[in-house]
Amino acid sequence: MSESTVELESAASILKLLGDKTRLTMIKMLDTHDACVCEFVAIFKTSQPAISQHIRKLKDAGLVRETRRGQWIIYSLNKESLFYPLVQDVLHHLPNQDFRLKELEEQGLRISCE
Amino acid sequence: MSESTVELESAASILKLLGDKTRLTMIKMLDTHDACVCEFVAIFKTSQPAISQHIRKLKDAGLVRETRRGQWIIYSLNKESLFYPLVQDVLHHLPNQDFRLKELEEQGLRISCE
DNA sequence: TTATTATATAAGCAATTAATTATATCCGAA
DNA sequence: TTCGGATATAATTAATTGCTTATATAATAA
Repeated sequence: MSESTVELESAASILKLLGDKTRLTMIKMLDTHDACVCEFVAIFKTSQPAISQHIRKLKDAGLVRETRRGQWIIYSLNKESLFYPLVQDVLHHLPNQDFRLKELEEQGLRISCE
Repeated sequence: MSESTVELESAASILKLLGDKTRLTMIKMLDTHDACVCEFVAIFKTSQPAISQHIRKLKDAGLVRETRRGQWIIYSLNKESLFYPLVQDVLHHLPNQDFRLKELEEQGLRISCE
């Protein structure tokens, strides 16, 4: 058993959040780089409100934190979360997603948020 | 990174399966004891078809295997699954569920499947 | 064979989800 | 101040989900 056991019911709700391709990719990306909404919008083939709504779920669950920087809001993984150890263990099984941000940079699309 | 990385999209679908209280509990129970449908039915406050449908999803994903023993079908975790390491890492964060089978035994309800 | 028990499958339905479009808010720049 | 860009929220809708009841299948027992 892990040193940090969480309630089964709350674990299920966290896993449900991770059980979505878009959210899981976002969380995996945030594991190595903070990011703003505009970057996610550029990466995923979906609308800005769709991204915002995914982020809200992650934020409501305490998995991500936000920091406003000017007109941008930078999202990061909340390492203080009770579920951070669980999330980390899940992420370890996933392929790195850095290529997505790299592609953005090559297209010059990442400059906007800096 | 884990020694066994899986595709992000398939990981998301596995996590979605685990992101249900009933299925997550069943998987956690199966981690320590094989079980038949009738035990799950006795444990969860839901119908037999509901349990069968949960099990089918787990079976379709290759997470559990079935062995027929007389009129009973015994389910067990499929340790050969590509996702077994991921599932194990998740289960390590969950509290043991043995008490559920213990309660059944005390009520004499577990004898039926033996 | 027939009856009984365990399980699976099918059909229908209510709740939830994830998207869309439209609009609101918040901030920095002119 | 007003404008434009970044983000959030609201309302709507289509798709998915998880349950229910009813029925089918499979194995054992009488």
